[in-house]
Amino acid sequence: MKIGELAQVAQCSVETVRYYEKEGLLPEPARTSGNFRVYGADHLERLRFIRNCRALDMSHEEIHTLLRLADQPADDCGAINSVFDEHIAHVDERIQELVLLKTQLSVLRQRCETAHAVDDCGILLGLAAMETEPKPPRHTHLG
Amino acid sequence: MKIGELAQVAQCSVETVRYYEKEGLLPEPARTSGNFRVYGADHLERLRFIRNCRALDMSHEEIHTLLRLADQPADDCGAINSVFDEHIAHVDERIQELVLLKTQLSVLRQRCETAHAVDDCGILLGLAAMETEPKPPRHTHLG
DNA sequence: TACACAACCTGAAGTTACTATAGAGTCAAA
DNA sequence: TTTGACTCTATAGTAACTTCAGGTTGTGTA
Repeated sequence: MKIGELAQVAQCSVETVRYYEKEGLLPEPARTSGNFRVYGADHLERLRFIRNCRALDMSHEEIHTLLRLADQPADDCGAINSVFDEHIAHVDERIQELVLLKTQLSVLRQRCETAHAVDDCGILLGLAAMETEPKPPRHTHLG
Repeated sequence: MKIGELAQVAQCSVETVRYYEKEGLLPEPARTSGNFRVYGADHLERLRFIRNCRALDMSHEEIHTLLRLADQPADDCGAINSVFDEHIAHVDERIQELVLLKTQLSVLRQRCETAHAVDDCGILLGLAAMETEPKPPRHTHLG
């Protein structure tokens, strides 16, 4: 199949497929005489795998690692479990961050229940008064 | 004060201050005869405001909007409340997404309790079998 | 057979909020 | 006067794509 069909089946854009190839996530496919990319079932399987990992918010680096590990079928899968556990930890960390954020935002929001003059808006006053503290170092690629 | 001191007091880097100026978040300050930027208390206040908004994961666009609104002190602050409410909704949406993600990841993780051969790893098998569905449209800049 | 039009090609630039680097100028103290 | 800290501008890099420009290939129809 050609790139358009592959992309459609895998639920992504044609540009994304070409991008994955350039990134080394997808192997370069054969070409027609007219220089069109031709894909087989193995390409589709790999692309699906990548898209599923992306749907789980894994980074390209994590996916690269998983693919390299998956390409050694006889090896012990402990390393795979580790990648996974670390990713779960990333997600968890980000959830904690966001829950804390939401608390801070809600507290601020309560400082202005009704619309009135801007220069007396509790939210703005609160934003001006907050004590900025340096952000703790992040361990995740999740924004 | 010069840029180094401003940055230190506001807990950010010198480069970030210059970047905010280029982005139009911070007004251009006066310069010394030697072309060094000179800041006053008003700049510090504004920079602090920006940093506090960033600590709450607001985007530059949201901050721009807030600053424009804050610069009309006589106006009604309903618009400010709206920006805030939308931002809280963004955070909430992202939390929901991540909690769902974590569930999916945990389910997958349980498919491989102990290390064994890669080609029989429940995680990999699960990743290959997942049904990719198109991502629902996002309403947030939060990654 | 001719032509329109969809699908494909490459390469480069844009997105966000910075960070990092290069290479040069300014200023205060020793 | 020289050292060293600080500042300046301009440019490139980050992640994971998306968008665009400008050109080629393949197909359906008149």
